[in-house]
Amino acid sequence: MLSMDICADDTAPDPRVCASVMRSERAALDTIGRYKNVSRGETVIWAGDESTICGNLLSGVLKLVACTTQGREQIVGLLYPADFVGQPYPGRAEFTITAMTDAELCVYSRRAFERLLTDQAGMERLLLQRTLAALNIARRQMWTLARTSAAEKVAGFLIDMTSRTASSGCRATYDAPVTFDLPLSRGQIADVLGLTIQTVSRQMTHLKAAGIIRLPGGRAITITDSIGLEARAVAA
Amino acid sequence: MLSMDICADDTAPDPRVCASVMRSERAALDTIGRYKNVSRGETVIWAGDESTICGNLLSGVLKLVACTTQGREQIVGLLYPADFVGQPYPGRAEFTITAMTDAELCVYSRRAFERLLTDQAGMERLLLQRTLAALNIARRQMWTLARTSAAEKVAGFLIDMTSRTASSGCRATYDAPVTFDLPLSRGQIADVLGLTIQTVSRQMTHLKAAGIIRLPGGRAITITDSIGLEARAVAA
DNA sequence: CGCCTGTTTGAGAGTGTTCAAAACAAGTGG
DNA sequence: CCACTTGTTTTGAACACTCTCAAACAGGCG
Repeated sequence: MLSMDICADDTAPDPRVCASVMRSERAALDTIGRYKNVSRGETVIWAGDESTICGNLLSGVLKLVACTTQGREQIVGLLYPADFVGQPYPGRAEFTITAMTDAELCVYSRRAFERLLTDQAGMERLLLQRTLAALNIARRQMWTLARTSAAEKVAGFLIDMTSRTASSGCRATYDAPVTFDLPLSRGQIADVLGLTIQTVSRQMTHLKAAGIIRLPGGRAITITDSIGLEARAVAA
Repeated sequence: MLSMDICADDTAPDPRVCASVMRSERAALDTIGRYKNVSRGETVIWAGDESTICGNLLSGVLKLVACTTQGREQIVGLLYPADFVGQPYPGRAEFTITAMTDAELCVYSRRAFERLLTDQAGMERLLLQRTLAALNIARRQMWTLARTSAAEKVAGFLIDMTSRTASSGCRATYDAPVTFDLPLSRGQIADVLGLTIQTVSRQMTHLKAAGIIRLPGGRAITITDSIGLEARAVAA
């Protein structure tokens, strides 16, 4: 049973979508869902293709990419576990969805998923709330892209990553160094922030020189001065 | 009856929201709706306030503004007639909503609107589809803000405005000049595109010098070379 | 007419990009 | 173990673009 994999425990606070819907809806999801593994770099949905599948992300990170002919591309959204993938209702996909890490999906045919939305009112409401939240995130990102400097963008990004990756809950200790691995390469960070690789790298170097972060090597990063970092996230 | 004002004609292809929902839902909307007039510059919802009202726009244009302390602001969305205003479900408003022109709204209390969403499944689906569309628009705009030059931004904006304002249907005549009034000031255009007033003005001047547009005066604009304009919208 | 608001134009400065090369890390095969 | 490849990150210098500051211009209204 798929439900065993996805929602093995009814009581645990599961971040995945199925935990937030009711039992009956979860059962309905399971009946139409198909488990799918994708590996890093693999594209799940191509922009321009007819939208035929929906799903939700179980593990890994996907990116939504807007791009034109010859390379100018921009990541317009990141999908984390529990997020919906794709869009219901007919039409062409607006953006290409690609795995940034190996990922696991629970995939539904779009038609089946739409039937489910109709039959299970709670599911439609959940999707609506998710979509409203995604819209707010996208609009905040518009502000970031349009009105902040490279220094603010990178600092803000690192803060976001800290709260998402170093999931040590709400640490009260502002002065304790936190170390974690950035899940994105410099290039991918540049794609998210609307910058170039070089600019991202330079900003990182500046932060390191200012004693705000350390870069032990590889993807690792240590935040040594959260307050200083936050100060740089709001003003140059 | 409010319905007389909003949806006087059942058969005409009415762009407003009520035309796209079914009779019963429209009737339900009317019972909870309150007509409201706002004048240019008036703010309907303040960012950070508890979300207590929803509505839909009957006429005029509203802007969604993201801003921080001291003036750096960015328009993250425009609302046109038929669009939903505000968001259902508890929480604080993320963005300030202000009228850019005199406008007419049909306002519902958030609670009443939520009840309606529950009772009328079609309404919830409509709102979901609208929200998905708004999300796509926001993401496309992210691409524009992050990866296009000022010249491309302004050219693209003028094309959008042409198709929206000069509502002469789908003109097959690419070479016929089109004239219309821009609904936004230079400053407002700058806020939408993430530029400054001066840069917008300069780009307009360049387009005029290139013989692509004419600026007869006031808010008026004439597109004399749609093809040239579109060429500039995709590449510098 | 003066005032107010919005637009245009100019000159200079700052920021991020582009192009280019070096440094670094990790994996492969000799 | 070492050369060699491949891919990423860092660093540098020059350039281009947009912003900032500042002033001139145009129209609407008391």
